[in-house]
Amino acid sequence: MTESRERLYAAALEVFNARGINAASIHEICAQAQVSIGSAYHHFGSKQGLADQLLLDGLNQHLQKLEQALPSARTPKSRVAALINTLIDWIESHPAWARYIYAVADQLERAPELTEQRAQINQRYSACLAQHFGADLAAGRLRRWPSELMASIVIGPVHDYARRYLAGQVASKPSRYRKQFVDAAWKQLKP
Amino acid sequence: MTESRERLYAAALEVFNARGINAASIHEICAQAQVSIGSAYHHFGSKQGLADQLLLDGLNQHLQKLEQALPSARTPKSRVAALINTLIDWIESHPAWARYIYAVADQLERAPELTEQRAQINQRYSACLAQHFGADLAAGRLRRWPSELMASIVIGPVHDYARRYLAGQVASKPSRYRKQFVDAAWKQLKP
DNA sequence: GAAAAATTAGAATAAAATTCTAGTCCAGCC
DNA sequence: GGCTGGACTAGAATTTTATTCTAATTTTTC
Repeated sequence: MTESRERLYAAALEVFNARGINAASIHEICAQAQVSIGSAYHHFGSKQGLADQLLLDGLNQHLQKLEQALPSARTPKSRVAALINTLIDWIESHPAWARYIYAVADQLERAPELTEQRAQINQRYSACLAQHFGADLAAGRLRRWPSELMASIVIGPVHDYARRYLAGQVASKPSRYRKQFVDAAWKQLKP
Repeated sequence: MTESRERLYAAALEVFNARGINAASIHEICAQAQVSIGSAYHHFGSKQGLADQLLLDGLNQHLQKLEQALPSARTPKSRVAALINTLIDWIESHPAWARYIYAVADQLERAPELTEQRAQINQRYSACLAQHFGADLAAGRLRRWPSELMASIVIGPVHDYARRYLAGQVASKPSRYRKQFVDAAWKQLKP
C-alpha cells in the first residue's frame, strides 16, 4: 500500500538526517515508520532499494515541476529564470529530501537497474530542456556553449550553493539570491 | 606505520569504486590492502574513521596545491585561472579519490570530530582566498558578490561539471574546457 | 463469499562491523 | 647482548545489522 511507502520515505529521511545515511538501520526506520520489517522488504526489496526509490522519486518530482513551469515562460530570460527558480523552490520545500538526494546522487553504487532508471531521468531532463530552449538556441537568442557544458554553466552555481546551504555551511536560503543566480546565468547565456 | 595506512587508502578507493561505498566491506578492503583487520582498526578506529580520513586528507592535499599555486599568479584574472586550474588538475590526477570525495562530502554523518576538522579546512580555504583575493576586491579590481555566494558563482560550474564527469555522465575531461570555465568565472568577476 | 493476491509480522539466519586477547616487532636503554 | 615499553599486527569471538523465511492477515477479484 502506498500508505506505508509514504511513511517509510518520511521515516527514512528523518533517520538519515538524525544518524547519517550509513548509520541509519532498517530496524530504526521501520520502528519510526511503524511498519514491520517484513513490509519494508516486501515494498522495497532491500535497504538499498528504499534508498534508490527515494532518490528516483525526488528527481522525478522535481522534473515534473520543471515540465510544468517552463511552458508558461514567454521569453528566453524568463525561461532561464523558471529553470533556476523551480530548482530553488523544490529544494526549499523539501530540504531533507534535497539534502538526501545531493548526498547520494554521486554515490557509485553499481546496481544496473538503478543506473538505467537514472539514465532515463537524465534523458527526460535533456529532452525537456531541448524542447524549451532548442528554438532559442537555434534562433541565436541564446549563446551557444558546448552542450556537455551548458547545464553546469547555467545551474552549476545554484547546485553548489544549495549543497552548501543544506550542509549548513552558509546561512542564507538560496531564494535570497534568486536574482543573482538568474543574472549570473543570463550573463553567460545572452547572445 | 604510514605504509599500511597508504595501502589501506589505496585499497579503500579501489573497493569503493568497484562495489560502491556502502557495499564495500572492511574485510575486503583489508584483504586487498594485505593488512589485518586488527591493524586497520588500530589505525583508523572504524570503517567510518577510514572513510573520514580519506576525505580530510584529500581536501587537505588539494588545499595545499592551491596555497602553492596562488602566490605566483600576478593578475586578478590569472589568480582566478589558478583557482580553477588547480581544482581541475587535482581532480584529473586523482580521479578515484575525487569521485570518492564528491560522493561523500555531503554525507550527513554527525561525528562531531569530523565536523570540526572539516570546519577547520573550510576556514583555511576561506583564509587562503581572502589572502589572495582580498586586495583585488578592496581595490575594485574584482566585482563584489555577497560573500556567501562568491565561491558558488566562481567555481560552482567546475564542481558541477566535475561531478558529472566523474559519474560518467559526460565524456570530456574538465581540462578540455579550462578556457570556458575561466572565461565564465571572469565574466562574473570583472569589475 | 470463496479463492487468489497483496501485505504484514516478527523470529530465524546470514553477513558484516567491531572488540578483544595474544602476540610480534622495534627503538632506546642498561 | 639482553630488557622494557610502546607501536603495530593477527585473527578468533562477539555484537550489530541486513536479509530471508514461514505463517498469518487483509484486500481484491470474480
